[in-house]
Amino acid sequence: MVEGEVLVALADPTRRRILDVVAALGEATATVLADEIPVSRQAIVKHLGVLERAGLVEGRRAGREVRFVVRSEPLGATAAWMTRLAADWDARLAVIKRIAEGD
Amino acid sequence: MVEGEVLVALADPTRRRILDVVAALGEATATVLADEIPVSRQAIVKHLGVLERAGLVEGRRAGREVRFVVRSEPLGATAAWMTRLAADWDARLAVIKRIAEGD
DNA sequence: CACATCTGCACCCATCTGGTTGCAGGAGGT
DNA sequence: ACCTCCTGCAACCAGATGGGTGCAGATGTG
Repeated sequence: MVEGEVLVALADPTRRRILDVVAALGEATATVLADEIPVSRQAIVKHLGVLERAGLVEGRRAGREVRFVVRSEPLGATAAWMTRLAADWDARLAVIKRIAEGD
Repeated sequence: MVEGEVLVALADPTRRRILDVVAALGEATATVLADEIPVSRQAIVKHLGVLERAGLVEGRRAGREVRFVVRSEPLGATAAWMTRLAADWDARLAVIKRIAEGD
């Protein structure tokens, strides 16, 4: 399940903040993020690792630095999964309610 | 931020499994869930606490037992939030791409 | 070349968290 | 009243996790 990694990645506030900054700047290095967010560069690097494994971010090397860019596909896919799930729950609830009431 | 709690709640596999079972059965008690899922009842109770605080589940007392039902609203809201976020990222990326290419 | 930077690796640390067991307390059933 | 069954509380544990520091290595720049 790909959603799992995305959900775990998004569950952390610092990680969400990193995504916001990267999205806002278009691209950013760990070092830049580190002085935009009150956390050490190393912590940022670890978070970027999690985000990259979830596919939410992609790092491309440019000389001596690594520029990270945001990737929306996994986010959209997970959103779609959640929407389907919510619809599924509603459908089940509707069935149960109908049985309970009418018959 | 309400999404935070929902994301944290959904990040755990066991919790997702609990939601699945509750949704499938329509309603379920911690005890029932405990022998449907290979985990102690107490662990289930803790998870239900997290899920309830996130609004994904609601427990109603029925005599000596507590029946839990699934609630889709927070799920839908979070899905919507994610969809907006994905769209936002795409919009930003489009702008940056246009600047990089065009002029 | 020498220097400034940025990345990457290796530990270390405290807290969170998923999970367990054990026991007390209520609510039904006989 | 007695037994059963389910909930609720507390303590405890090991491993994951968010965060930090220090240092080596690589890449530009003066």
